[in-house]
Amino acid sequence: MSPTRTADGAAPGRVGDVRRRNLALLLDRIDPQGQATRAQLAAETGLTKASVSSLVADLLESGLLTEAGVTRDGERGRPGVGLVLNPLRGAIGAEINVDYLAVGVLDLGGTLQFQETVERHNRGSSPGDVLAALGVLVHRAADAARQAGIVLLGGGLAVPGLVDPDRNVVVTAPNLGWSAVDLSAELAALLPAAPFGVTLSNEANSAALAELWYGHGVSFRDYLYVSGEVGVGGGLVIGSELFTGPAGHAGEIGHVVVHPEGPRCTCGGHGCLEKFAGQQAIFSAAGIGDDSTALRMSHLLRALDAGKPRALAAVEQAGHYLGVAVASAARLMNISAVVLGGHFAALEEWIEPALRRSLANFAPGLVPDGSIAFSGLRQTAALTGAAGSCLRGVLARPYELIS
Amino acid sequence: MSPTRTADGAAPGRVGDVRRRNLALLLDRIDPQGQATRAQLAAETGLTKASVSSLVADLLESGLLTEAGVTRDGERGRPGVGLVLNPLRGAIGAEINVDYLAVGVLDLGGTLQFQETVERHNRGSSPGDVLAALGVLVHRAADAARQAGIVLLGGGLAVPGLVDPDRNVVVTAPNLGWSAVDLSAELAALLPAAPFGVTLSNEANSAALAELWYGHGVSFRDYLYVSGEVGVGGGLVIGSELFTGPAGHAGEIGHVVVHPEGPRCTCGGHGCLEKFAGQQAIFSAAGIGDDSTALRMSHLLRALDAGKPRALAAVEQAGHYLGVAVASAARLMNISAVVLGGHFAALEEWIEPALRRSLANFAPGLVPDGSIAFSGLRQTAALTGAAGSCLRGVLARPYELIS
DNA sequence: AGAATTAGTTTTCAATCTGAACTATATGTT
DNA sequence: AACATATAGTTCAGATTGAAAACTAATTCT
Repeated sequence: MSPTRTADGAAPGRVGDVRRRNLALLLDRIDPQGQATRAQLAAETGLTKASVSSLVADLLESGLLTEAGVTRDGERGRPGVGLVLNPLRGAIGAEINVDYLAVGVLDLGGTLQFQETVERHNRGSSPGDVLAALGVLVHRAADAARQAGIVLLGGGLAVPGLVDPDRNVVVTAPNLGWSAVDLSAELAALLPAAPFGVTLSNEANSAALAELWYGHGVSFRDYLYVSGEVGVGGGLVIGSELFTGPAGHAGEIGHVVVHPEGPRCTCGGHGCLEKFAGQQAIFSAAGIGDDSTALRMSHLLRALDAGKPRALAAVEQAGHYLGVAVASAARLMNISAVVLGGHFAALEEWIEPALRRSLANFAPGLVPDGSIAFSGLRQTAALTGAAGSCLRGVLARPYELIS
Repeated sequence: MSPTRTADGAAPGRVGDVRRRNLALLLDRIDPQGQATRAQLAAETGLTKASVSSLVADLLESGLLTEAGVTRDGERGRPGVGLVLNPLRGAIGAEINVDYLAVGVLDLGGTLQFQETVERHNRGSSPGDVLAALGVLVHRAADAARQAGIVLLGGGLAVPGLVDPDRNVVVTAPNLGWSAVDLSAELAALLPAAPFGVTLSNEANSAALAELWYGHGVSFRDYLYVSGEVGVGGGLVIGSELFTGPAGHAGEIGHVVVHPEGPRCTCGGHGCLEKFAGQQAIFSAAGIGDDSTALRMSHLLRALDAGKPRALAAVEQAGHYLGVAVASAARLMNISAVVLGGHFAALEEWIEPALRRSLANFAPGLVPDGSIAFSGLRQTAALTGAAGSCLRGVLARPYELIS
């Protein structure tokens, strides 16, 4: 990464690093929706007006920032010039999941400018085939961006499995049947011209980040995001940052042990949360047959609406054990909020009371009622997070676009 | 902390920050036991020899570094001058626990130069009384340090409870009967002359850090330290750093839910690990009466040696549930090693097989057998970690001693 | 019209690292 | 013993950067 990097990862500080840091600092202080003037930035960051002017000049040249004209606020004195994150810069977000592919274009202002989802059964498909199909969608999205005048800086791809983002490898994706798949070449080919390339991420982690930047993150700085898909995944946000753990796989709440005498799990363990709160577990406890996922979910919702005891008990059980796992997570990682996505969000009405009771029983006082939230991003969560990660990366390393 | 710090914690980069960073970088590259020359440091850090010379001059002036004379390595060329962390700089480490007080002096070379433990029943004692008693010990240790020519730069105090290190407040210490105790004045009075003051920390966290710097940290960069005292505490080390979580209370493995139908715990929850693997739980499951802690532990060890089934079963159960909690922690935080201290270290021989079996059952493959370690630091772990934290803080902010 | 106020720029200066040339001190070779 | 070679460490000019202060620019208030 850094030009002079020694074996142990220690990089010496150079005079130029100061400017790099300050460039990123300024971008961090500009609200994606709003605007700021040089004088405001100087006051907020503690830099002098002279320095801010110089830094802003570089950022304007990079194309990340644009001037939005004079801001008349009615106050006395010369009005400042509004600076905004350039809405004509963006990134592609993509998601591969078990039964669909999804792609979108997110701009620096935080708006999803284009979005497309297609059904496709990827379980067992070869990575090459899936990425070829995805490539068509990405191409279409890139064309749409070009038409809208948006310059793409990079992209992100979310997959339902453990990934090694540094090496672009899907370590395992059990629900796709993939393991040790190196996607370096495919990712590079998706957006060959984009300066920041396409990065790989875990679907639950990306959804957690989307929630942080474009969802409940406005009220929570620290939370556990729990994604209910075919499996139960998780993403841990601490101090408004994703906590990935030493090898990048933290947050895997689906395999927390919630009952030591519970059934064996596909992961090799016993009594994992996924065996009590995964889609499979809920559907079979509710006595719902094996149609497609979408059909089964609507069956379940109808049964719940009708007050069928077996369905109610199935969701009650899922909420109960979800509470056990969240209680343990709250203790271990000192988090005090949860955001639920995927099928948990669809079941909000029925699962929330059970989860509350369970949390009150296992970790009283740790997760207040107001800190249980349900994701409103639904289908676009993962791709929004993947694209957002790319854009945040750009804002954190703006100097790569300068000089 | 920083001179110009804005509300949101964003600090602008200044030219001088580069030097601060590089001063700390150099100190980080000098092994506490060994020595390095300016040329080696230049090669390792990527800084030029000119910069290293200039930085080292400042560090020599600060007293943190000393020249250890010419190093003759038999190679051709002018020999370098060895640089060592000054062993005549140190910090006080102290621990308040339920039935003892302990104090020691740790020098920059990593040697515990002086150590004293006195029995004292602190449960229910007022914080003022306990700190007065501790003050006597600290005074004695400071005198010993002065006699040995060691200049004390600061200190650390570890207590068995939740603390707020920034505000010097013990939030709760159930086993001492303390809550919301502000120790600012008492801590400042302990070492009035030390430039880095005395800081407060949690006992399990300090022990985890001692393990990192002076114990199994040489082989593990990421692990969960589990401290078995009257309660079961934990400290989480990720990437060779303590992970404290959003409010500083991460790692509380004692209250992870290991059995959802388990008994009620003092924390208000149910089925917590502490109810299966805490000292109380083990002693009563083993059928050992209520003498002093030390006596009961020797009873237990004798019973185990004699192969008494009830004692063996009690420890087996503790190991089993410890495994459940560690399995969940491994999933949630992606850790792959555990270090056990306190009574778990004393019971190593009997608890390790049970823990192994449990981990193989609940998280196969995640914590390899070679990654289960037992602390060898025993009684001095917490105070060593507290003093070490202070010294690491000095090495990270050497510029506070310069100019 | 002029004073007051705020935004932004220009200029000078100090801090700091780099790079190249230099001095210092050892070992190896003849 | 003299000289070559190699490595350690210092000195000094040059480039980059932010701070500070003086300056210009554009607006509102009186």
